[in-house]
Parts: sequence; C-alpha cells; structure tokens
Amino acid sequence: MLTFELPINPPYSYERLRSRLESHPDQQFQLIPECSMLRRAFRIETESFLVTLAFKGGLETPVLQVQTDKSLSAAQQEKLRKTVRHMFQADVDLEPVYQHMQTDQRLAPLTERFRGLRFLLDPDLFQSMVRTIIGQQLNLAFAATLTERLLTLAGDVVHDEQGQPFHVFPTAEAIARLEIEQLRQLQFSQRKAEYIIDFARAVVNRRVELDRLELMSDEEAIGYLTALRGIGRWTVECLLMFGMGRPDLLPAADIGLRNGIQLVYDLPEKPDEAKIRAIGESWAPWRSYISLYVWEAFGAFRRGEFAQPSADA
DNA sequence: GGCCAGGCTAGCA
DNA sequence: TGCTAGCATGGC
Repeated sequence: MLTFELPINPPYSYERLRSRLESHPDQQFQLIPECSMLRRAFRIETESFLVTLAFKGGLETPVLQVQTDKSLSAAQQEKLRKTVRHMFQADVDLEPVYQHMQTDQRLAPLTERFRGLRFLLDPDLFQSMVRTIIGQQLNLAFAATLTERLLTLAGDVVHDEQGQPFHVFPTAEAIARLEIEQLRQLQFSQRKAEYIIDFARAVVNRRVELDRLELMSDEEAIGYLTALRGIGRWTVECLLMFGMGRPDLLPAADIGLRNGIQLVYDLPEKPDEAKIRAIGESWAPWRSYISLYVWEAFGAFRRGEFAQPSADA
C-alpha cells in the first residue's frame, strides 16, 4: 500500500468533476461524493491495482491524496504520479483562460458558474481513441454501455476489500485478438467493431505509433490519424483534447458543442460547422477549455440548472 | 412513434 | 469536390 499527495494548481472543483462524471458516465470510476473521493483501477506496465483519489483543501488550495491497494516499485510510482497529474490536469493554469473568457460577455458568466472545472483526461492514448470511436454519433449513455461491455469482455479486473470488481481498460493486444463477431454480440455496429479492432491491430503491429503524436502539431496529428478507416477529424480532435489535454482544439462537428454555442450565444438556430469555427476563432489559443465550459453550460441547461445568459440580462 | 444522439464511410453525381 | 443514405440502439 502506498499513499502520497499531489498539489493541484488552483482552482480545482471536485463538484464540477462529479457533475461531469454524472452526466458522462464512465464505468471505470466509482464516485464517492460524501467524502470527495473517486476510485478506479489503473494498469501500470503489466500490473493492475486499485487507486483511491481524495480531493482535499477545497476549491482554492486543492490537494489530491492518492492511495493504492498494493505497494509499487519506484518506477511504477513515478508512472502513476505522472498519469494522475495528467488525468486531472493538476499543472494547468486556468487563470489565462478565465482572463480570455472575461473579454467575451457571453463567456464571462461561465468562469464563475463553472469555476475550477477541468478536463478529466484519459490515462493513455489507446484507451482515449477507442472510447472516442465508440462515442461517435451515439448518445453518451449508450456509448458508456458499449464501453462497459468491452471492459467486461476484454479487460483485467481487480477487486476492492469488499470484493467489488473494478474493470481495467483492455490493452491494444487484448482488443487486437478479438473477432468482429464478439463485438457485434455486444451490440456494436459492424463498422464500429471493425474500426476498433483494426485500430488495435494497427497499434500492435506498429502501423500506427501513438508515441509519435507528442512531437506533432495538432494538424499533423489529424493528418496522421485520419488516414485510418473510421477515424475522422472529430475523433482526432477529441483524442488531442481528452487524451492529450492539448489546449486549442475545436471539434466543430460536435453536436454537443453546436448545441452549447447556440445556447451561450443565443442563436436562433443550430450553427453549422463553419459558423462554429468562425465563433471559435476568438477563443484561440484556449479553444479546448472554452469548448469544455460551453459543453458544461449546455449540460447544466438541459438539467435545468443554468439559464441562458440573455435570459438574465 | 419519430427524431436525435459529443460521426464516418462508401457510393454516386 | 460535394452530397447523402446507412449504420445500431437508447432515450425523450
């Protein structure tokens, strides 16, 4: 067993994280809101184990307390620290983003309403890509169901002290070994099953090298990955945002973002992709973060928790 | 019961 | 180069 603390660059809101996880179900996380905690299984190298993450210190002096259910080697500890800092964007400074949003009267109210909201990133790029392909065109609830079935089919499992199972996302090797028909039985469409297995096989046989993305610009990464069947621009934009935490992506084809921009900018009809890109120009160089806030604004609006900015005026 | 979901491809003009 | 049907199913 191992415990350590990670300071987080303030502000960080556990409440906003919880709200996002509730509207974006992820079977890999267990939420324990009464003590501001999360649990999930991690896989570091070949070992899977359970991690409890406790958010201390509140919005303005946040600290993340990390506890594992088994002891780790020094190398594994270092990898876990790095992965956790990455996933929770512990080093990101939101102040320049908020200052930028203050210059747009439509965005300014979001900085207070959602203060401390950050991305919850995927722990690795393979997982991020597979989850994004599953999410293509499907509602979030059904995408989560399909992801959970894939985890159960092909992922490792670890148990907590009560025997409750925590599934670990399958490795590329495990998915590469699957047959199309196995995913069809889980209610994946024929094409989605092909895209996911083909991608896993491309990673395993090194036809695609995800490590190389680190050295590429956003546009280079989009060119590199959209060469693969089943991977379009939206999918890579999401990978760069939710897998890598790149700050300036705008998935203009995204239906949720289109709904969010229509709401925040009080537009009479749903904006098309060109209109989204035109509006997003002024969000640079923080288009990813502002997209996140606009997504959350629309989610809160749908739950009846957030009024249109113009309705307040 | 119809339409929309955090899209993409193949096929056709 | 640009447009559209089809994909699978859940939720409203």
